Amino acid sequence: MNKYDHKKIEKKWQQKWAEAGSFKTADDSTKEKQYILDMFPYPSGAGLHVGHVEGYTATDIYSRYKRAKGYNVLHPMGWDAFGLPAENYAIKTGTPPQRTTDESIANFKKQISHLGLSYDWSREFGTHNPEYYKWTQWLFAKFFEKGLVYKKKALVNWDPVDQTVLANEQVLADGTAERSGAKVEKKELEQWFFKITDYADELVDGLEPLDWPESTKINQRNWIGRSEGLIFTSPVKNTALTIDTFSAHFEAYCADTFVVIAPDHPFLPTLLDGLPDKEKILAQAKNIADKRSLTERGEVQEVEGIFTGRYTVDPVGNGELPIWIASYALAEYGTGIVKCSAHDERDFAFAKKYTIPLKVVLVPEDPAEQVAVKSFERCYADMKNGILLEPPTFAGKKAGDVRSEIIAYVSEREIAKAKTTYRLRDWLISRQRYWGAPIPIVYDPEGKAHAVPEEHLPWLLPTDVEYLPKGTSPLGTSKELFERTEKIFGKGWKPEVDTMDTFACSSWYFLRFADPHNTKEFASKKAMHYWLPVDLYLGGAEHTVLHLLYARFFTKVLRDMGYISFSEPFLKLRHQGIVLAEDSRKMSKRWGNVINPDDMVERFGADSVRLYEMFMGPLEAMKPWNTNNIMGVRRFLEHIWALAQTIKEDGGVESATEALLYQTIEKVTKDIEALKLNTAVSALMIYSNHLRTLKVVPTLAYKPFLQLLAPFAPHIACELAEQLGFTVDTWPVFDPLKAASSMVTIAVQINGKARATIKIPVDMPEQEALQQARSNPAIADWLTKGKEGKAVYVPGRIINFVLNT
RNA sequence: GCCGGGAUGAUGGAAUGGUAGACAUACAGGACUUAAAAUCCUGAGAGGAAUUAAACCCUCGUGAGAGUUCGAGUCUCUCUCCCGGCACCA
Repeated sequence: MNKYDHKKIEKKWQQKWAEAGSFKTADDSTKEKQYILDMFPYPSGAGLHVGHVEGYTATDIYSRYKRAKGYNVLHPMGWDAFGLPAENYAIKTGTPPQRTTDESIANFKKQISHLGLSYDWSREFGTHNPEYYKWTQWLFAKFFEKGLVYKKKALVNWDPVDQTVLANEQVLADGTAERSGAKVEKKELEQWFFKITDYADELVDGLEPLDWPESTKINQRNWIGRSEGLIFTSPVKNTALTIDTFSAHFEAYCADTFVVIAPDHPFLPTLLDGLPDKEKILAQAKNIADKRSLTERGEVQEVEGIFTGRYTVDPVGNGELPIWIASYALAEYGTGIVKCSAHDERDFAFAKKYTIPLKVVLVPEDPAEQVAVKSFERCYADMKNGILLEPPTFAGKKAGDVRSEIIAYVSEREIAKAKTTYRLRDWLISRQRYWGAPIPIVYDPEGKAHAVPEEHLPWLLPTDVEYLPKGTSPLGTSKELFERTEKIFGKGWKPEVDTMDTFACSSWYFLRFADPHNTKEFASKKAMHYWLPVDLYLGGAEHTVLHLLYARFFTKVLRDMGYISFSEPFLKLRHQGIVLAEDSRKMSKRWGNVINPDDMVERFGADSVRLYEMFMGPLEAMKPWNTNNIMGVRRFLEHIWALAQTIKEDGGVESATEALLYQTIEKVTKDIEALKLNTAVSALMIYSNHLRTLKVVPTLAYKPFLQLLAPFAPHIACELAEQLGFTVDTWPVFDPLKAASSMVTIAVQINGKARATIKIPVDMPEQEALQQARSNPAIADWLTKGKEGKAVYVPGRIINFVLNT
């Protein structure tokens, strides 16, 4: 009897798969396809993390399962290779990022190959390959032609550590940079933007039908922050000016008694024109704005303000309203100017502080509670349940019930216009860094921007640069780049020296996998039509906004340009949870608690590591690593190995085994479809435990089991199948007739408490079943303790007698 | 503050409104062994009563409290705590 030697058989099968090209995908459009994709990794120097292994194993199981079911499966892998760690390493050591990146990729690939993952490596690429970023640049140029890329001077997020600007999406809630952890500063710079706001509505509406985690959809909706409200336009007294104010909670508009404007509002100087105190007020406004930008984003700030000296004439008939500068008004949201009232917490606090008069037009339903509101003791801002007092048309009605009627009412009377605003800003993509795709723009001697024409793409990243960041792009130090530009375009032409945000590169890679070697197009329409959209997309939840939003934006733009015919790139999305260390903390070099997948594969084998990571718990849950527990799945595999050595030639399969086998087929199939892989492994264990109790294990009971096991532990399954003379590349067919056993054990309850079990035929008629239950000694005993009332019989499940006492 | 998600043995976790704790780990006892490891078998939510002992038996038990139901870990309401996201967004 031979022993289970994971090293030998895993090496053997990995070689076999590689040599046979077993997972190479054919564009066989006669077959139904499945496109199963992992979020491609950044190839960091630290190598593969057990968290990567979890996600990759899950999609691998899904892919192998779909192949066994007869689908044509596309399951590729590539590298999100541009990015700061390689560049920072270059600054420290002088090693070119190109070299570091390629070394890391080789290491990742080696680690992945040891796990027996069924990727089609013939489609591999990295976003740093010129053959790839040529098309990233080509797409940029197309966007530029369509006016979807533009350059503007803007107040942007500046990371003082990484010395580059960042997108809003890359700044955390506490005002620190997502990557470097540095406190982000505001700087006014001229930068390139993608016009993602053009698609704001569709990015919200398109979420609805997607099979995505609800929390991810909500995060995206919140980020886009669509809100419907009213714009009120009103003249400024003693001037020729008018101001627009935006209000999303306008139901109590009759209560407005003042107006606030953001301290950094560009309109402010104009508004103050002609006032004697203009300069003094502007200086104070600047003071307020500066103080605000210094405050931590997380901390609550004391409101501050100053009266401008101006009044608006309220279009609604609230008279003349004083205009104040207030620290809590944001220039970049809505119109940056707000009509204020007693029915907003911030307005209320502000008015109290500066003793601005207030007016109440909204009260709680409960008269007892109205007193405090009417006497301005507390702010009442419930725009849903509050009762309106004004205007007369809506007096006495619940504000929430008449919201749309108010919109109609004020629109008809031309008091205000309905308007939708968004929190989403355009996507800032310029980076003053080296290791990214160069922005394919050149400037003529007049300074006008032109896209680099297609024949000069890829617009290569120069190598003669100083990596050290000094607040301007390292590309500015490249002699080659400037010479190249003048040589091609003429004297006086200058290159753009910023590179693109790496998120631009990862916003379309899933399209490239459909046709990765195409030199004429970013991917052929035919290949994209067959393979896309992605059927299953798996990756970490940290990308709920950034990557997933950008990829959706690219997809919609390319659809509008006619390259693709679908609107959403990822039909089904799942997140894998974070794998914590054994001490339930995050894995970190600092804590010395990092689990290296290589060590685990070496000790226990790839099949055990794969099974264990699936068995840990639900895919999406955050869960701690426990090396002890791998022994459990390792033992399971050894049992399977031992069983195979004792298989006897086919006799029949007795009915209990057959029923359990078919129940297992059903359970494992459904669980894989739902990605409930922890319970699928458990079902396999239950079946294997059963086989171990048998004196004789017939091939008929063992072969389908190996087929079920194969996606999870492919090496051992292939090896045993080969030894026994069959293959595991098909999926067993579920037969409900064979899964059903004729007898069933059901619980008998008295008043909902289980008191006994009885074994009866599944289809036993109610009266007979009840009779049999009553004759059970324990139940009979209980039934003497009270008068039997109602009896509930759920066939195959339960009997419940209710006693009347 | 707002929006999500969660709380089940010593641990990871399982459970279409129907016998809570599947499966696994750790633990304890036993077998094998000179011994240990490995392996195999058995036990086990907490408590109680009873017994030579075990089983059977009884009470309680899924963060806390109420409710709906013949029956609630699961549904509804209130609360506590934990995790994630957003946060002067008018």
